[in-house]
Amino acid sequence: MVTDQTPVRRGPRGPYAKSRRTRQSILDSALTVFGESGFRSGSLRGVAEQVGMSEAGLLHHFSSKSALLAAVLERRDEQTRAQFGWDDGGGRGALRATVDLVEHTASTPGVVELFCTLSAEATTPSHPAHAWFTERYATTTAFFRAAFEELSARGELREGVEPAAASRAVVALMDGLQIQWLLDRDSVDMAADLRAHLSGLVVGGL
Amino acid sequence: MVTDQTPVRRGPRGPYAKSRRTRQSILDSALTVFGESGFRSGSLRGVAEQVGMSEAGLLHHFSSKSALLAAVLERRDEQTRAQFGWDDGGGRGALRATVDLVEHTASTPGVVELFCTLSAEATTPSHPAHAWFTERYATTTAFFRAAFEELSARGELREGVEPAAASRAVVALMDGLQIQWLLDRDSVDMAADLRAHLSGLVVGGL
DNA sequence: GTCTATAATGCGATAGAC
DNA sequence: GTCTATCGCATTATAGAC
Repeated sequence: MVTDQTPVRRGPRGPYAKSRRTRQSILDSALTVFGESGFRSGSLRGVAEQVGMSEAGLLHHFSSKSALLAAVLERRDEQTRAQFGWDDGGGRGALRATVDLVEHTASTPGVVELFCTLSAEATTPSHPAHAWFTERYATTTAFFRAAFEELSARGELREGVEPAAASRAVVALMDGLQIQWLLDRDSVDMAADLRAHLSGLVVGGL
Repeated sequence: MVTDQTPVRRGPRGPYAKSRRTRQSILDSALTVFGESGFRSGSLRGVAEQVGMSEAGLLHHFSSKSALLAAVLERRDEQTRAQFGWDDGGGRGALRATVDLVEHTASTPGVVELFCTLSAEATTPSHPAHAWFTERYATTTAFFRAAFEELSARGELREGVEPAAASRAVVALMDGLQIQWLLDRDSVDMAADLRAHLSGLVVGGL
């Protein structure tokens, strides 16, 4: 994947403070634009317009469209990682934290739209974010597999539930629910449906 | 959604036989091109190139890019409907037929890619296929809800499984598995994972 | 750090000849 | 029914002024 140089000094009062603030607002706009139109159809022009600067000005901060996408994805993952305590509470805790995350997710439709559109269009190997998504899915399913294996070892997994298959299913369920939710936000409750699914897998429910 | 006039006489030996054959090959190519790049990024130029004619020639048969997409979607649904006996065997039969369909689906990655990319990008209301997908999801979840309700009435649904939520989950699972399968076809078996999920919902398994 | 200007390409769609 | 030619517009990216 294409990368972009970032200033070494990152503090809000460092020598690149202004530049950093500009980068942030570019990333915000990129999230919106790519979220609405996907990466391929979303245009740098649209991002520049929304952030209130020229395309050339934008390209001073991110050397190419792909570099901008990479930065958006990386920032989003950092934020998510920082926000949730994945490591607390063992397998059951991990599943509960996931439900919380999905619940929180419903407050940022733009982000959901971005990841939804992007993960679909990035299935093609030639897509600039293909490698990123491949690795992300591997990491995520491995995380859930570990959680289910932990539950299984304690005898808290329902009979017949296979950790690897169940982990793929959980990830798939979240992805698929996002589509239905985006199509009709009023009649789909992603967190509730996920919780119901998980409760069916764990002895005694979630 | 934008529509396109089709000749009234549709038989292979009718007066429009040649035109009909041309239309078919255009639809085939469109399926491939839109499948690889999505609708927004796939180009009429690419479709025309693959079918071996000019853009203008293509636009003689389908008056716009959206009209072409509409025709592709409609034809695909016709084919699917014709191929599977959804109405046989009650609720359990419907679920089994779905597993068969998914198994069959794995032999046409291009089609999977098209629907995957398209259903994601069509979540935006301004997309030409938005209405089509909205209705399609409503129909599909209603179908599964009916199947689960039938099973529930016979006491064959596992305790705690709610038909409406379960139907959303089944559709979501299929969509999500498609993404993972497209990313890594060797390590994901969509039909097997779906069967495992469904077996967990029905008393005595599928 | 941001701008204008521009290059080079690709797009969907139309007009009109054959 | 298919073509060539073309319009008008959007796109990513670069060069160079300020």
